[in-house]
Amino acid sequence: MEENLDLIEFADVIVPVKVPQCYTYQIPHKLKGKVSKGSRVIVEFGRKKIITAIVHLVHEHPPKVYKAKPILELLDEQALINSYQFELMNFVSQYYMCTMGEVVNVALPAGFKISSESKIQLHPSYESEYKTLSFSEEEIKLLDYISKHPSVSFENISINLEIINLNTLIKSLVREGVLLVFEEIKEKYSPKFVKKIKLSNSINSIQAIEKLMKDLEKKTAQIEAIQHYLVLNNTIQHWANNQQGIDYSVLSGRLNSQSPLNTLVKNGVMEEFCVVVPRFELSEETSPLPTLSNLQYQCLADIEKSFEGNKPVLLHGITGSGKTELYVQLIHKALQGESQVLLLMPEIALTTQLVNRLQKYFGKQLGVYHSKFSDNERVEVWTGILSGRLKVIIGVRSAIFLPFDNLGLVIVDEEHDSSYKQSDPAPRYHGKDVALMLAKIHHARILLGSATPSLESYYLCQSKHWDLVKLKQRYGNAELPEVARVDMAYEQKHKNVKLGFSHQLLEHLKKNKSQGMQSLVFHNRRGYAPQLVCEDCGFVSGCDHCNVSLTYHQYKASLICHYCGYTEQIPSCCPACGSTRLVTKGSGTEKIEENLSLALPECKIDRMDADSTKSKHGYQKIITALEQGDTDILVGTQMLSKGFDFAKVNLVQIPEFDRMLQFPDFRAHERTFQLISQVSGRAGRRAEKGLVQIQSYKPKHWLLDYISKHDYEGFYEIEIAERKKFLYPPFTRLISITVKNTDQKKAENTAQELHALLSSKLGTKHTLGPEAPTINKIKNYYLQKILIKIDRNKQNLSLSKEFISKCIFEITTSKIHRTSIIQIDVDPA
DNA sequence: AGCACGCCGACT
DNA sequence: GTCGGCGTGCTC
Repeated sequence: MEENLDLIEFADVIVPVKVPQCYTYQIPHKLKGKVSKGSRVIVEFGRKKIITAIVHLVHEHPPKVYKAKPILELLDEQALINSYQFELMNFVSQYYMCTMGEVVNVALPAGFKISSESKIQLHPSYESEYKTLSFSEEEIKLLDYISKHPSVSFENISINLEIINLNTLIKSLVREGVLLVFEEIKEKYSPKFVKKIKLSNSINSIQAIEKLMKDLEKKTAQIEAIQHYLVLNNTIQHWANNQQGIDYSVLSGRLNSQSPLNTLVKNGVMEEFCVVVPRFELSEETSPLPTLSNLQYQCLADIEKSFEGNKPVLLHGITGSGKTELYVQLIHKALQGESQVLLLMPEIALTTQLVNRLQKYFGKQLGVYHSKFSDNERVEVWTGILSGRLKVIIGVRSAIFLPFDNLGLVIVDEEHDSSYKQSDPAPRYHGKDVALMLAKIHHARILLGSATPSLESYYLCQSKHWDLVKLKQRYGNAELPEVARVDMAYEQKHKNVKLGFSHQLLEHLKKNKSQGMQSLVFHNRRGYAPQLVCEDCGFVSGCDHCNVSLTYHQYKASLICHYCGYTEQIPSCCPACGSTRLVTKGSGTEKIEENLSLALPECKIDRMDADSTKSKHGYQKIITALEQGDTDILVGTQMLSKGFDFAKVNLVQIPEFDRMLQFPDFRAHERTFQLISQVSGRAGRRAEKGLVQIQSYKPKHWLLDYISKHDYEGFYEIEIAERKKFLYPPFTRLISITVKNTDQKKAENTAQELHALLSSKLGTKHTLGPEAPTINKIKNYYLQKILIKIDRNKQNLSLSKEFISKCIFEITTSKIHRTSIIQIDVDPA
């Protein structure tokens, strides 16, 4: 390629900030021809901020009204983001009405972003003499610290010194020229090294070894070290092995001390070296593919036939029907066709249970991508795909942004799951819907699986946009569990209730334990109790920043706000009237756990919720305890419903069913049906038939009829009619707009004005609100909501979005409303 | 989104 | 008089 050296090149870059457009930088001479679309560059953005940006376009047109700043550094010679990814990111930015910068922020693992950190240093001319000048006590304290720790970060100082208004103090000292502030750039990702050891290249024959042994003579420790090495490395049989060496830690572990190794290295007999290793590497595949039942086999054939028609396929397979085995077969076939595969999972389902199973089949080709992984680990999955090492990715929603270049199959497991939807921050995207676009871009097959499909997906099958494949029998002929309803009004009347559990529930738990079986108790609320109430004056402990009551957490001995995380000590007396008669109202998983251990002291009870699974291996510990039979009863939130499979669980109880229907949301019925069906599906997955017990004051509720008959289709018919009647999805598309302001009045005013603008064109019938949500204040912001319904047939979606953007722009740039924050959520969950 | 600049009230 | 509050504008 010929280069015109006179032309100055420019690059339009995407900055990872909420700004609508790209920014143009000049490509310095030394980087000419090297910068291309999809590479990361380091640029100065604003006065001092140094950021990582993505090159979007390289061109020769200098900006007309300003002088472009130069690109400081190029991080990738080869594009990090390919054209498929750009297309997908563009789609997300347009469909979900957010900026490309916001999309880049979720698409790139944080490990790819360099961060600049302000470092502080004493000005050289003050180094020795600051003590003689007149500074305040605080200033001397600070200067002493900085002179002892040259180029220290702001964070470091604020942690180690207790100085109020540290920021202002530093600023004034900078102004006086006593301190210097500079930006230090650091790449976040660091590869993992392993120290290896090998024999020197001069030792390359049996004779050389024999001579060496003779030379070492009585130095037994060194001889022992070499003998261990030769065995571990298998050097004598294959001299080539020596080049790979062995792990230093493995060899030193066999010895009494490291000193013989040090001596051998010092004398040039052995050599140490380092290699970069992946942080996450699975072993070779060990298992042949699973065998399918006749029914599964038929189902697989149906799916493949549907794939031929290039439509998405919905697999409606009841719980325990063996969807995973089908996935494995499909993945295997895609791999044989040399293409990449993405298997999406909801957040919590991504547990070692499934990963272990898949790695047995796919070995080192499998990459795992999810939130409990560190930044470094995520970067390695990314580069693993780029290098071709990883072919199958199992991941959560953000895995759709990985650098696939040859995707053949996408599977969305538990497609109904609402954790596919990101609600905050922007981009508020739905992993399932973006996965559909991803498959479309790659011309890949896409399969969505669920025992309880979302109404939207099932509707798309009914209307022939997708194909439907059903798997209506459990694997190994296990039966679906029996669902029993317990009438709580009746039980209360006959004094059969103890600590929230009716007599029969407790009896079943007891019986189950005595038979060596295990039980699950589902309760969708964490903490001990949702409220702490004063019995004398009625005072309820609430959050200062949000309009909610604080949840009582016994385990952490504190009151916690579930919306902003604000935590306070449990008061010993009422903050309002001083009374000591404080009681908890309602119950969370902690209280259920406590009540059960009071009622059934012979049972070992464990709890699984967001609190008990916070640490990286917290979840695993609970699962292992259950697997090994150390737990008789597991109490938990909806985490229980996600994809686990235990042979000895044959009883599931839901003590507070009624609470689940209380949410003021058009999806409340659908959610409840899905959740209960999924939790129920954990019972009796092997030979013996399981039992589900549901306590309710309304045991005749229609929803319970369909749940107990395991009748998804029946439920669907009822619910879809409701959606049609009240203009909800799938018959309309929803866009939810939230107006936030620290001033309640201002939030209301902005929302009203925005509503007036929107409804002028979209119509008042399709522009609901504005109204304050049930929780009208979160993190000190007052909230107002507007809900827009867009008719699927009569209204053009992208035109409507354009209009909405225009309205919002008008509001946010007006003088009166500019303090309000406006957030858009397309297809809110 | 951040972040610096700039204009007004509560203090030494 | 100054410190620091927060409204306002800008980032190539």
